[in-house]
Amino acid sequence: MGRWEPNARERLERAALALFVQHGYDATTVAEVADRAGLSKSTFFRHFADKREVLFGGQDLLAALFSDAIRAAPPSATTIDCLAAALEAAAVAFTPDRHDLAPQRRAVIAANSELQERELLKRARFASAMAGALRLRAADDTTARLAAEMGVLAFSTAYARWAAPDNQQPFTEIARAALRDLQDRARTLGTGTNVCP
Amino acid sequence: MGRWEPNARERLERAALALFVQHGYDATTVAEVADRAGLSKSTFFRHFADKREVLFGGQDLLAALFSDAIRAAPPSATTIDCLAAALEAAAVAFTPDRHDLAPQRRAVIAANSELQERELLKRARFASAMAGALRLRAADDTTARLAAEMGVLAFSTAYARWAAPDNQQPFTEIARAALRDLQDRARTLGTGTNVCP
DNA sequence: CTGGTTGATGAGACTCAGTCCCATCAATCT
DNA sequence: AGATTGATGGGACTGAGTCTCATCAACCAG
Repeated sequence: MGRWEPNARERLERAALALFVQHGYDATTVAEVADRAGLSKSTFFRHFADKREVLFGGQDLLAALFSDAIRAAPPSATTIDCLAAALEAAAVAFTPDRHDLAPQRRAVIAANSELQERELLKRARFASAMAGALRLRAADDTTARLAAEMGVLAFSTAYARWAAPDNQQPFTEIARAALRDLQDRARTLGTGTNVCP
Repeated sequence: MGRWEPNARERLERAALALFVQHGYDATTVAEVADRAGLSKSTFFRHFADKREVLFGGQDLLAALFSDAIRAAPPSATTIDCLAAALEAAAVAFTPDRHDLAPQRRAVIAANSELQERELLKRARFASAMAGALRLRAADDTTARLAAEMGVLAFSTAYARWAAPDNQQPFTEIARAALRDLQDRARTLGTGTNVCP
């Protein structure tokens, strides 16, 4: 066995998640993860830049999806429409069959601030991907950045709801609702009509 | 020399910034920083939880300022007024005499993604401090979170402008303008009247 | 079939961040 | 003077992450 076994990367991801759930992120060493995957520490670091990254594979792909979807939106689309298109495009990463591991992953991240930091970095990359794509559509810088933050916020809340263990709704619907909600609040905040005593 | 020299923490911060500017963050070891401050590695870690943290001292104070200012705002204040009050309160940390080190600090952070991660974590803490305070004023969860993101965005852009080497304007004015700008865009996004072709 | 090339892997040495424990010593109090 | 407190130094230790070199399966050219 051993060498040349396929899916090394995926095996490492599964081994890591299992051990992190069982013993905690801090108490698990990279060597143990690699061992469980039938690989060595060297190979782990060939597949992932650091220990945290093993939980965030594919997030760079998501940023590209966001960006491409905004670029591909029709010229008549409003900025909010662009965000909706981006969230729609991201849904391919959140199919029901990938739903089972999500709660575990979230629990591990929630228990460790190093991992929360990494998640924030990924979200910031989402935001700059969206902001960059919006600027290409002649949005001014401020609008692009605010809209991108709204997009990330909608994504985050939608993901949290989608990843809940008892959730059955598809990601697309949840995301649409979250974005609509945010748009309403943006109008209220923008017109300054709300008071909070 | 010697033990009991006062201001250990500040000496460490200055030593760290100087070495990071000169040799880069990665190429500087904690032992070198401690050495330059006339202290030991042990003492460094007694003052800062990790190597990154030496560049982010006082940011926890800022989160408290944001939160307190929002809580102290008059009942008639709108949500945006609350954000303005928070930014106003934060201005005490950005007096002209603290302006000289800011550009160096920003350059060091901009050159290193570990440090950017830490900065994002601090901003996320700002956001949850503001969102928490807004929720106490009976804002619904979605409004609180969106407003908090707007506040952080206004803060970030204002800080970037304030920290520019040639800037002379006080932080308060810059922040007020940034927030007003964001409010305008929020109205536009909220009413869906903008198209970006 | 043979021999060379490629590419993923393993092994081990190394640096440094971060933790822990214990000794030291100045200031303060009794 | 003697005890206490609290910031410090020193050194051992673990584990992340880097680097270099050897190994070995697959593929290819002859």
